[in-house]
Amino acid sequence: MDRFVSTFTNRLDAKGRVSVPASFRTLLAKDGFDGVYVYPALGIPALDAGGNRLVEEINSLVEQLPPYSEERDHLSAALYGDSEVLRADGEGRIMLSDRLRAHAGITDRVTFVGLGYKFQLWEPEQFVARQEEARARVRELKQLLGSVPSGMAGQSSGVGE
Amino acid sequence: MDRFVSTFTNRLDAKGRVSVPASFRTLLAKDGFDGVYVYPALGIPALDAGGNRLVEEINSLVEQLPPYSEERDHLSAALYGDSEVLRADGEGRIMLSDRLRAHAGITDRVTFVGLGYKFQLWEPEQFVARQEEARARVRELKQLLGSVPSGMAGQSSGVGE
DNA sequence: TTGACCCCCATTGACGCCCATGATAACCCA
DNA sequence: TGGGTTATCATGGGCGTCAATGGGGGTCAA
Repeated sequence: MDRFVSTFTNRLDAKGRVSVPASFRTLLAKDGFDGVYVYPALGIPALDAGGNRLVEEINSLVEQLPPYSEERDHLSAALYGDSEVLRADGEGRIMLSDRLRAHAGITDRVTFVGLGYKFQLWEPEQFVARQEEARARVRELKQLLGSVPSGMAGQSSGVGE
Repeated sequence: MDRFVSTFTNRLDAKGRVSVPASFRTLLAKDGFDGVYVYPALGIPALDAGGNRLVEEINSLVEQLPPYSEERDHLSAALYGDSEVLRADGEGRIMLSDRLRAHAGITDRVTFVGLGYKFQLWEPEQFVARQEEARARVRELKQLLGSVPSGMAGQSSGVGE
């Protein structure tokens, strides 16, 4: 599996350390990134995190905007300026800065949520609420799509060959 | 046979393990997926499960949406975030997390239902009820259609063992 | 010197790995 | 064809390993 998947909730210890879920660590390592790239997610009380894959996504996003434009400067500032590269200790734990913790409202526990090419860090309670909303949206979306994406066609008939 | 077919009901042991039906295992192996990819089915008390084929479908579904959109993050969270990659032990058994068991109402037994390119996990009683309903729907449909596409005859019986 | 951070070790519980049992179905041979 | 044998699969349980967590203490820098 080459994607961040599933959710895990871990505790911050007295020193402010949290274990990054083992499966996320192995994926980051496979991605060739030593540590975790983290920044405050735009518009929501969560942190976006990932490895090289995420960094590249961000780079290409910024580069899509016209050079020297206001927009580009703002986006660069928001993404690059607030980013941090966190190193993990021997046990795979990281420390979140005050700023990062404040943005997500994290105090003593963190929920790690896999989103494919990246993952997010949430304060557990807020995540529950958010996830409810996400699921509701998806149900809507499913109905709207009605016509099912190509890969799904032909499934219901079920009787193979 | 390159499809998940038929229905099997297996028991969870004291450790919470269930055997994945042997025929499903061989199919997963053929698909090159080590383990089982599982997530709560949308809108119904069951779990969707499968291998690479299912994963591909989810990936393409997510990738249809514009990157960085709110919509995409929601979908990713609902699909990837709720998914789990379950590894099987030497005997082909998996363990379902509390979250997954809760969604499907599974306690001590699980019904595996082949659906072609994927399969579902149900609490046995709920599956029976569901199946009744499905048969009724098919009868309706039959009347509406007048005639049924040739491939479909005889499939629904499928209650294993 | 003090505090922040890093490296190392200990603990605990969950999970993976391995072997045993029983039951059923496929198989073989006289 | 009948009886016994083997293979396959679901199931149970012991035990080692690893992940998550907790804490000591060294090191570097302000």
